[in-house]
Amino acid sequence: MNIQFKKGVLELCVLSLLNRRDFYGYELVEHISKYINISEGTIYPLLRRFRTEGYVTNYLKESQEGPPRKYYKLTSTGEEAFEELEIEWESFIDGVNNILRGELDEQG
Amino acid sequence: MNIQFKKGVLELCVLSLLNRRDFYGYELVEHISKYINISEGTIYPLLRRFRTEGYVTNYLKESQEGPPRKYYKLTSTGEEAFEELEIEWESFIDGVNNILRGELDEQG
DNA sequence: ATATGCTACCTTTCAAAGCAAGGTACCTAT
DNA sequence: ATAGGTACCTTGCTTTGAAAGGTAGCATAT
Repeated sequence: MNIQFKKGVLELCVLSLLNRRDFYGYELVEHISKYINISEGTIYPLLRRFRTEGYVTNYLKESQEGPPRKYYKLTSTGEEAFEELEIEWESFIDGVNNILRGELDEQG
Repeated sequence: MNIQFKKGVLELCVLSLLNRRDFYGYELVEHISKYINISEGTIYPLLRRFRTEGYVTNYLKESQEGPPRKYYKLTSTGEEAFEELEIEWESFIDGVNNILRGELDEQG
């Protein structure tokens, strides 16, 4: 899988998931990995960034299957960021599709 | 426009354009800029990379409107790279859409 | 008891690629 | 000669994902 494609999109994916319900970090990796190759070393720094930017808050919850889980909850700031990013993504994809499928001028 | 989205995709865009006809660098910037924000400082190093990897060859052509233009022509290696990248792109987009629109498990 | 394996957290170091800014030079029109 | 558009290019910076490594809880098997 092309690493570069992921740049910036993982942010959108994580925000989109958190917009639907709370996740803990490891769970995000598991879920996203079903569709896109991703490693923990990517997700944790990203979540840290989100926290710094006020997009998420944290709470701990114990688990029977291992150590306590650190859940991430989207803030209203994070929700706004998500909605903006989603719009940007869609217009970006439109742009790319125009280039990939669009007509060309005569040879210059 | 989100810079990160572009990573790797510009490569696909340029290959796609060159797959249809020859372009010179400045022309690629002009064309792609219709749909995606892009600067010359991005395109020229990318074209240089393509040349190093054997994806393109060059030829010069004079112009009445300014200095001579350096055209880029896709090689068969470049064509193969394009086709692979296009497939990767489509499956990547599918993955992203699954995450953005897909169903979630119960809260864990 | 201890070793393995899964869960779950985290950090450090590195590489890739786009950008801003800057530079060169050609040509045309004023 | 000076300005503006065309067309080429490079350097230094930033962002973000990856690989590799580390800590620790819990369960099961030896």
